[in-house]
Amino acid sequence: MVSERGLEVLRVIVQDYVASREPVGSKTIVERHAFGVSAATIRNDMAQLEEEELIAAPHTSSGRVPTDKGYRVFVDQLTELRPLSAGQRQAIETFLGQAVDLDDVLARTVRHLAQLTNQVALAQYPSFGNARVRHIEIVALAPSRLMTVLITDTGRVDQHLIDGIHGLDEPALSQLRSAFNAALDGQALADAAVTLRGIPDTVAPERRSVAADIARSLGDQIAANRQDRLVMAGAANLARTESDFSGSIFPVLEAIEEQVTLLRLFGEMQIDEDGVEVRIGRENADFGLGETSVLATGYTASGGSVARLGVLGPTRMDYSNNMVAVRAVARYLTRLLAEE
Amino acid sequence: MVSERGLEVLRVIVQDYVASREPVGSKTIVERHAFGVSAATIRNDMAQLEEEELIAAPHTSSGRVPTDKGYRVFVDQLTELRPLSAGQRQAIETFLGQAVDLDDVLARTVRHLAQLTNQVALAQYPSFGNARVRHIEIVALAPSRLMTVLITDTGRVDQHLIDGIHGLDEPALSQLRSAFNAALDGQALADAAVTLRGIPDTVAPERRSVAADIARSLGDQIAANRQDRLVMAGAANLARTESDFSGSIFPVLEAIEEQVTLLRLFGEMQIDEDGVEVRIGRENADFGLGETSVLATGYTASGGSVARLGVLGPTRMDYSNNMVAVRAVARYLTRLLAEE
DNA sequence: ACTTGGCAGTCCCAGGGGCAGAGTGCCAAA
DNA sequence: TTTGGCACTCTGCCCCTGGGACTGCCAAGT
Repeated sequence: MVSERGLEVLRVIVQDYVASREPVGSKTIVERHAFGVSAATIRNDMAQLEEEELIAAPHTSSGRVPTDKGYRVFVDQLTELRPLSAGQRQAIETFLGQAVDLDDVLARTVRHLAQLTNQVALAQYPSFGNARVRHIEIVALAPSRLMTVLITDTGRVDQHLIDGIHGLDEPALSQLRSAFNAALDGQALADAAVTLRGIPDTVAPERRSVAADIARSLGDQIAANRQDRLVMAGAANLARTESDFSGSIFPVLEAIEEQVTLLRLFGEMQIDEDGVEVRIGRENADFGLGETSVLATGYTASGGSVARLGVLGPTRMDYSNNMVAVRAVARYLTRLLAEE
Repeated sequence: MVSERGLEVLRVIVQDYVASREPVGSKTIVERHAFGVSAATIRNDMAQLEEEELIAAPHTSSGRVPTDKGYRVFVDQLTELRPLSAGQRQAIETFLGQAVDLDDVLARTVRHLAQLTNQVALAQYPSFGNARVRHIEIVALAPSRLMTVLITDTGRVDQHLIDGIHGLDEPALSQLRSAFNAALDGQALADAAVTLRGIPDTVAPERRSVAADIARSLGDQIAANRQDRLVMAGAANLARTESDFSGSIFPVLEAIEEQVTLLRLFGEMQIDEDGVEVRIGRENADFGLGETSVLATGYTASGGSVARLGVLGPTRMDYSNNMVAVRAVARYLTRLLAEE
């Protein structure tokens, strides 16, 4: 069992190690922190912590370093989250407030979060949620190629191409456009996906095949967009903390370039609107990110749907600050998107 | 003056150094290449090359390494571009052919190019060029917030937000929508930017202010989109070639994260539809990329506009292969976008 | 005028020994 | 339970040395 003071020792080990990047020994602990006991006593506590696998020694005779499990305990039990300074909060508002559209909001969000935490920042685009169809556009790009555009009332716009269309002139196109818009306008996306299938039967027989192609394309758009996109910023920060990775940062960069991976990772994390979920080190091994930690929380987009926002960085990171930053940015983002 | 054989020596130095990452000496040259002369002779040639600053010695007594100037001569005079293998060409077609829309085409393009070259691949989105207005949509997102959507016949869709709108109900909105579409539909973007300004005067006086806001927003969209976006892939490759950079790769990653920088860089490069322009090392120092080289060429988008495509990597790269890959991918891309 | 073999000189790099420093583990005493 | 003390271990650093890899130059050969 780890004593009360033992946990306190763990806390300072984590804090000092994160700050200095150097294994911390019993002597430096008593020097830098007022424990009121001697180094030998701390050594006993450290032996306990090592027993519990909360800390480990990189070499037989050097200071100790927190293990993944140690960070876990630190995050779950020892972290107190202090609010951001007024200046920092101000900076978030100023920077995000200038955004002109959703793309811009998210781009600014991740940039600022990356700068605030010195880590890689990630934001998931909000899913359609209970958005509604605002308008459907069908554009002829070339004789045999069409593009369908789906606009929702949440401000999202998606495009999709269809190939191999034959013998469709502008009047016919215009009629199809009207038919789709009449049937779908104002419908919730979930319903629209169903309504869609019936539309081909309502048009003139010679256009049914094309209408079916269009319906399929729009259906794809709805489905494909449930699995959202990501924006990222601050990848360069990984290079700065390179020495925190055992080998090269190559595999890490490679993993985060694969958006699908990150979306799966986000998908496995709880959406918690208020708290910040933390995944540490080996918990992410399945994603090729066994030496990184991910902090994530949720934010609410205008459609009411919840999407994720977070940061990713080496296991050795300032969890406390980063959790606060993620939470603060997510809150402001929710507020901004609700048009406060 | 550098002799004929001297240039040949430069070529093998570049080739061997790129392949092995090790400074190459006179002895290894005569061993690996059939020059028919002795090492001492090669040494004399190398002395000449050093005189001309085409090669340099990292240490007093080690092999030689090409300088930026040496690479320049290599690229300009000594490179012969062999076509890609049939298999590689096949792979490009297969991979890009599956794309569903412009975003997807470019995403696949950079991915594949990154994989082909083992470098960072970049593609600029095509600018509007002589595209035309296909449709304009105006959406009320909230009581005081509007979004304008501009769709062009090249398949491009852009959104923009307007804030601080008051007292606009759905019928009024609908009327404005019609007014804008009637005036702009089918116009070339360049013309539309002008027509736009007259529209507010054609609507009912009480809506003029809103109409002016909308016109301004659409104007911004046209202007803002002249300066295009970029897609990128393969940033992880920089980590693999990390030892080619004197310090950390941090500044490089930082520079390429700044899209504006890369767009300026692309902007300074000649658009040459057939050849590949190469900028080497210090030539990019202004952009924080003094240790990287950039290869770029142009591709033609469906609207007829020319945008850029290229790769970026350490100065020590396989110029010959990469130039071929860039050119081949650009050509295929042009063909694909022209709906061959 | 080039080319060549030879040779001296220079510099890097890897390996080994030794030394100081940091830190632990354990023990016996308070 | 805490403490001081002490032996022990392991790293990191410095210095040195020897081998290896080149170059640069020179004088002789073609």
